[in-house]
Amino acid sequence: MFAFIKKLQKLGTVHDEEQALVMRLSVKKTIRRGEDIITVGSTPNHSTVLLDGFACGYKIIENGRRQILTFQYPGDFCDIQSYVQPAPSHAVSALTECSVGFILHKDIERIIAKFPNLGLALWRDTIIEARISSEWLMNVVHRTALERIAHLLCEQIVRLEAIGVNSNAFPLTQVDLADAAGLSAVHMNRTIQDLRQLGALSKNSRAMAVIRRDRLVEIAKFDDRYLQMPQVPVNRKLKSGFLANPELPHH
Amino acid sequence: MFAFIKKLQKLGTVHDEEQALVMRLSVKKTIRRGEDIITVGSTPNHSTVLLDGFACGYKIIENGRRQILTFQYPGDFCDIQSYVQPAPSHAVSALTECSVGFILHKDIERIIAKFPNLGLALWRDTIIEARISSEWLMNVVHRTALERIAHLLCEQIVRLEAIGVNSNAFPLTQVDLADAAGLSAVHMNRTIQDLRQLGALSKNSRAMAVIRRDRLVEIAKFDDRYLQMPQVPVNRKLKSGFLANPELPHH
DNA sequence: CGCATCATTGAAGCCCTTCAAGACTTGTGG
DNA sequence: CCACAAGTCTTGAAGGGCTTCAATGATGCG
Repeated sequence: MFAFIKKLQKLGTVHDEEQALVMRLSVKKTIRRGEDIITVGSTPNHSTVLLDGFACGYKIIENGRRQILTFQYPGDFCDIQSYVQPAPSHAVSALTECSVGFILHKDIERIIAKFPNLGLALWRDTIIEARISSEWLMNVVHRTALERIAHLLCEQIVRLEAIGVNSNAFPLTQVDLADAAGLSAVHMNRTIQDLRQLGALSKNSRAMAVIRRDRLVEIAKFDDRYLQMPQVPVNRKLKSGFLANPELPHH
Repeated sequence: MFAFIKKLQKLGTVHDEEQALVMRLSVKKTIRRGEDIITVGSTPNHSTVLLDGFACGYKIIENGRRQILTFQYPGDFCDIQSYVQPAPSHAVSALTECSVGFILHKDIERIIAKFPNLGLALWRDTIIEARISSEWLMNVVHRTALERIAHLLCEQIVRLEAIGVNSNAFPLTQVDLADAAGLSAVHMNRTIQDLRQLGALSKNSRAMAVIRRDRLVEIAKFDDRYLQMPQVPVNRKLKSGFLANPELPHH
């Protein structure tokens, strides 16, 4: 819940807007690791907010292999897109035990109508997601396995820091990371060992633990600008009704 | 210009909204093949619409190689993102001679305030772009060169058809395609020859010409749903009073 | 304690890249 | 109008990063 507010603040909202959204957040639900939070084919009348835990957006390809498209952390919308585009284009699955909340689309619409800036903030959020997606494309095409994994880890570190998670240990399996990086689990494992050898990851723990972040940044030639919210200008004075979705049924 | 209106219609706008935007479209400019339409580092106070010609969004990586992130066709916004997020994250370059028009951000804002649906339509557009981006990621990671190129071509065919371009010849060089597919130009060339052998592309012309579209679809296992605008519900008549004040007070 | 999940290791092979060079096409200036 | 340059397409050969298959350790949970 706190992470959600923090995220909204980063997107440039003001207190009243955050409150309005949070008050509409209902039906918290717990989802076990490995289960789906969003499934394709559904046409929800609400959007889902990840309140606690880690999740990932993914697609399954014909041959059954999984490609992870996004990592999602507390505060992130799992499917804000569904407010604008009815059918989700990919599923979302819980990487750890997750708790989520729901906001009805019509409530989002009401709140945006009242606080036009909020619509802009949510739009902004979908654009950040798109930029991450582009960066992943660059990752997969142009970076070696070593750089790629380092880059992926750097990105997660920055995103986790942004929500106040400063643990250096990732609760992700090597398979999860491999599916995100577009590598085989075998090669992921070998490259992680290289990163350990290079002093970036801990040699002791079996899980992944970053011990030298600067090494990772160096290896990945990581530039975090694509993640940064650009200087959000002073909230524009927007008319009410801006970005409202009048297509949603009222009653 | 016509393509622009057509695109807006696909996004679910109504006549008045399209007119309002088009009337604000100013300063047509012609850009020669190979030159930049959008550069990173700029902070434009307008968004750019591609009126004629083909363009591409791209990034240059440290080693100087280019990754094409999007293809853009007449009617597409080159940088609608810059309305919401000031700094462009990638450059846009003209693949053929292009003509473009500009709309001031403050005009977009005025028009959206008047026609809330339009804001939603533009938001929708950025989401479609993001979906294409995700599909390219799937492309690069999970499909062989043959499938990948076939998929890329199918996507372009569908998008071109949507704006009424039915020519089967692509004005793109093999290098352009290679930079989009994340392949070397050499391998792109060899794979194109395979596609010719398979009867999908013409053997006669030096340029690329699709002669059997079904073959391409089959090879790529192409499913165009990610490109489709979901059933945009019929625009509802706005409730009177939904907009507090239809006049447009502005700075 | 036993079983499922995850991590690790070895070996073989392939798809694609890189380098290098030649052929064809286009357009530009003398 | 031709010559030359620049760009594009094509082909060959060598090599490497990654995948796949397969099997063996570790870890943790009911």
